[in-house]
Amino acid sequence: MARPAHATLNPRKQPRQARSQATVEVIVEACIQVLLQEGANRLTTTRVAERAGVSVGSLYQYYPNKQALLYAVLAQHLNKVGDAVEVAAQSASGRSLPDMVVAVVDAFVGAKLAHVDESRALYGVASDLEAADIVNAIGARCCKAVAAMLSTAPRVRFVDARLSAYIWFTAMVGSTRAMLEGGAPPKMLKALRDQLVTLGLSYLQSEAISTRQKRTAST
Amino acid sequence: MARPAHATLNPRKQPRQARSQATVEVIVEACIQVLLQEGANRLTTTRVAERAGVSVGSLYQYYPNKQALLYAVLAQHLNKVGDAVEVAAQSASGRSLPDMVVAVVDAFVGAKLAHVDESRALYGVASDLEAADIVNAIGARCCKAVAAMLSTAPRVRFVDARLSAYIWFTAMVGSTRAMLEGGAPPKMLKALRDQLVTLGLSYLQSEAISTRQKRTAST
Amino acid sequence: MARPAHATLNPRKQPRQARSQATVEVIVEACIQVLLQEGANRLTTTRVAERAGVSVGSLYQYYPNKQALLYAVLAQHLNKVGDAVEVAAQSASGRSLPDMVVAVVDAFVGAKLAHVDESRALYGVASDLEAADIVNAIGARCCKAVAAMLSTAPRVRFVDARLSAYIWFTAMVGSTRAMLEGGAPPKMLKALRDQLVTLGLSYLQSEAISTRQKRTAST
Amino acid sequence: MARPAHATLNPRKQPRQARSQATVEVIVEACIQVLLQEGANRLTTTRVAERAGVSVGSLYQYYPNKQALLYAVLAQHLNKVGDAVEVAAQSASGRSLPDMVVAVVDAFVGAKLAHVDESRALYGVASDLEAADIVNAIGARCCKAVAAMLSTAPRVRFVDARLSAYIWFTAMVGSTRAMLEGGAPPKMLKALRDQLVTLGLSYLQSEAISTRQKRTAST
DNA sequence: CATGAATGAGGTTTCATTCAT
DNA sequence: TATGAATGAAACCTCATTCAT
Repeated sequence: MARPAHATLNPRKQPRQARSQATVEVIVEACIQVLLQEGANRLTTTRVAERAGVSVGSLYQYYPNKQALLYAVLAQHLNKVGDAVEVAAQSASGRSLPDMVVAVVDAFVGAKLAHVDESRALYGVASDLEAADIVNAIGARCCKAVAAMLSTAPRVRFVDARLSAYIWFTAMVGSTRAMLEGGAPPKMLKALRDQLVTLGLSYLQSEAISTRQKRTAST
Repeated sequence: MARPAHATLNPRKQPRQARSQATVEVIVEACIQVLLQEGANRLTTTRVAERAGVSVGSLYQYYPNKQALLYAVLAQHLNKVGDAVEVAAQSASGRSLPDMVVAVVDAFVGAKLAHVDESRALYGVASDLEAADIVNAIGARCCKAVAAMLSTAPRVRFVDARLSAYIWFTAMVGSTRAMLEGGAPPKMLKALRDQLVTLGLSYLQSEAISTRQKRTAST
Repeated sequence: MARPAHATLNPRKQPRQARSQATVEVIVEACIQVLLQEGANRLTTTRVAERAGVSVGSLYQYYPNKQALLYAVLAQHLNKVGDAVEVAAQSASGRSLPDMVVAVVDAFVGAKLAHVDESRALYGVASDLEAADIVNAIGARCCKAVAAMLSTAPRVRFVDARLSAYIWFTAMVGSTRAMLEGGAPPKMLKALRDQLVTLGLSYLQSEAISTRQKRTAST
Repeated sequence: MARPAHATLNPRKQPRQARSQATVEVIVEACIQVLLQEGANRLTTTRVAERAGVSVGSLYQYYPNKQALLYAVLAQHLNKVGDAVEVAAQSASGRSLPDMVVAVVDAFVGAKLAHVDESRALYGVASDLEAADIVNAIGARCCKAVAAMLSTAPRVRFVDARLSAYIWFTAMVGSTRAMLEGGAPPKMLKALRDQLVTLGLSYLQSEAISTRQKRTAST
């Protein structure tokens, strides 16, 4: 799922031996470090290898080129976030709208904050390459899961659950990104969560059409 | 306002003569074209100069280095958006909350859509350089203007107008960005505007505290 | 004529200024020098540039890649030889078979010996790249010219002039190559010319069918 | 016979065991395959090992370095050809000139065509390395054998049998090479043999001086 | 003996920038 | 002032070779 469109972005080989596994991990980690400390412009394969304490050659044994490395790191991060959102959306299916919103916001913000460094480091990468592909793919995956969840909300119906999910999700992404890129302090990040709940809940309630029978009112 | 932090990013000279002015414009335009058609990775000063129909030497007469060029292009674009939002916010001061929301959304979406190419092209650039600076600066400018506007809303009060403005604005930016980067079709872009109104209005109404005298209640 | 099949092998730009022209020449010369003194394996663009006294960058302004450089050098050499053979073949048209043979052998051997260094240096290059293309193209050009010439020989007719031309020409190439690659001394190279005349003449006379009326026999 | 000039080119060990023998053969075969399918430029020890189904390490157990491998493959091929020619030349000693020519041509062309792939693949290799050494060595061996054969021709004498042998042999090599490198179709390759007989015979008859007593003429 | 992960020197190529014309 | 040839640091990537397992 969410496999690179271009063959050349595929990892070169699956590490079999334990040694290899370690090498790959150390490379990915180094990549994030370099991204964070030096910026995307100064991210060179040599520098990543150096930071990782391996030779360039080793790096190229696992990634056919620089883009593939970045792609892999980005995909790994996005998948973590995507998985979190997907799981949350599934778990919250059938619950009340407020519960849904809280679940998804917590999952999303939680995943992002659990890997703040990764998040911050990768914003700059996403635009470069064909990365747009995965970004969109993961985005679509999340929206789909959220839309599905929304469709199970009790007593309400969405005219266009997919669109509502899209707007909500991308809005959430936008605010979070702004905070992380802006170097917001932890205090703000806490507030973010509450605001995103309000943002999501109020928006979705506006979009929702009540399907409840208003018997009491008529009586 | 929104002055470059780094001295080296300043344009080399202020074009006074008409010819110079034209050259600068043609270069900026070429830069956007290249960005759009070749991507940030393949954006080279030589290519920009070629596309602009001038020599590299000429390009370097107006911009001390590549970053300065990108910085200028980005700043120009962001300022257009920032100005539009600022003007809208000022104009809508004192009007009703729905009016405010409509005004700001229209200004923002309008400015973005009026320069879709620029927008799309520049998302990739923003992360690279010290561009974060302007992005944040313009963001702050917009939020400030919006917060000021919100404070003039009749019959309501915001506990933290600045925060509300921030969340709303960044959410709006997020959804718009997602659509533009995702290559959404014009139809979707139309729908975007309405959704952003709903999103903004419902959120702000949730955040607003009514200051209206509730006579009936006290009685 | 004999243009590179692959776009990437085309020279990058035609030198306009006098300075450029000089640079290109010096690069080509250096390429041959390096080939000769270091061998094809140690031919690197850096080394060629160094030897030429220019920067690598300059080299790449005129040749998009290493192959294109080699291709150009090879093509230039082969064209010299091809032209010589073609001219000789045309000039000798209608003359007697022995005259034809002498003309072509002299042209070929002459062209090769006039650029012994080039010849020696380039044998190693030809096999590498798509160079096979030009080698074959020039070979075909020569054979065509020779075949045309043979068809004009008085009093004889060739069953398959094209084939005879091919065998003769390639045989000539073979012996010459062997001598040059074997590092034969000048004395031998002199003898080569005479032997090639004998080789060509005897072969072609064997292949030729007399068309002369044998009156005495019929009487 | 035809021992490598450079110590480092010697195969690392003489494979005694059957398994080793098999490994060596599979490597040599793989080398030719790679050469043929990927070209000399893309011939890497790793690729050869892969194709051979062994590890690089194993390859290096039998060949101290890449050149040694290529050298061995080339030497093996050339020796096959050289042996064939040598045997033919010895067998044809004392026979008539036409018989000699037919014998040698058949041996040479036969040997080449029996291993067309090898032949084609190795042309590109020969120029690279110190391979010139073996190429020349085998060439000399063939010429020596042919010259010796020529000296036994009945009723004729060669002023310079060595030179005649050289010219003839190299011419034969040249035409054959041209055909193989040019990718000539099988049909042409058939014709080649006949042409080479004509070429050789006519040339050698031109070079030969008759030593027969012309009694009938005096009578 | 075999394996294949690791190495890193060295090759190719790009591109921001300068400066003679 | 405008030009574009020249520069060369630095990036990407390969591959012959070694050596721990």
